[in-house]
Amino acid sequence: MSTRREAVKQALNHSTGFRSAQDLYADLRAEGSKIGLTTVYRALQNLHDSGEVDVLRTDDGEAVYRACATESHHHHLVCRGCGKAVEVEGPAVEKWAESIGAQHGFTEVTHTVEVFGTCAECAAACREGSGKRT
Amino acid sequence: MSTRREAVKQALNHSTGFRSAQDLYADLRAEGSKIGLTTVYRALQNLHDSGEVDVLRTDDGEAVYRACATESHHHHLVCRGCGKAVEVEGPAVEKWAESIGAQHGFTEVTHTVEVFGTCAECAAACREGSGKRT
DNA sequence: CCGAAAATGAAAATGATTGTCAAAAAGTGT
DNA sequence: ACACTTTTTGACAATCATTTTCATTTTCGG
Repeated sequence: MSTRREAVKQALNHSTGFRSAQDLYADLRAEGSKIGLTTVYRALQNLHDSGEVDVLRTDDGEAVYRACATESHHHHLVCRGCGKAVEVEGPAVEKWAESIGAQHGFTEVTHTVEVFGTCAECAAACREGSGKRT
Repeated sequence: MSTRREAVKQALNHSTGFRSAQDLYADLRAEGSKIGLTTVYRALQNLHDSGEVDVLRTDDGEAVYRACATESHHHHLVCRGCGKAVEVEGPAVEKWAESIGAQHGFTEVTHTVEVFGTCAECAAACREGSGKRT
């Protein structure tokens, strides 16, 4: 429904990587929107509740969001340089998690799996001198 | 060296699960220590830097720590009821993560993997009526 | 015991996130 | 268009974990 929520979704769609609420707020304001920070947070909560965006925590505890292409269960390969994220699947991991849980008598088993690395572009940028960011 | 740091390490050893800095501070004060909150945070940073404790983030962004038995790379199976954690290994997962990274041209690949579930005790406690906590 | 360096902790600062609440917007039936 | 209810919005204050600051205390080598 709401326009604001759509605006946030859009802003998220324009990025290949994970963005924080504060990032998105800055982006939207930069392009002229009069949206408030509170609304960005609320929109992200909604979008997450309805499963339209994925969320994860950075090392320093900040929540970052991403609009993912697939609805189905997946994980991410995230570049720690530019933040770019690739959606990946790992059937083997799913089975492993289930099995580990079962072995120890745990039920309702879920898991969080994220893979981090330096993407080819960032590695190249870093190697060729300055270490600039894209 | 420092006594305070040892105290924090001890407090951590007494728990089977992950504890937050605030939890540990409360524990230590409860048993009569005059330690300050700041020192608990500093001790945990040190312990983490030296690899003596593992850290992860709860869903609401709080950092929680655990003194692990093994020095080697491992993951955790955590009970979302009582917080109890079991150290587990997943060679298959390590290989998968490496391979996924390589496939997409990523280098210096690392990963975070945590498995959550309800342990047998908590499931039983929940089933037998009240849903009490241990 | 003396002084330098490290450790400590109280209180203030930071920064993300959430709560409050009144104003603005969107609907709804007339 | 109109009065009226419901939802959405956003400025601002409040929360809460974590970090900084800084003066004091402790630890140690000599």
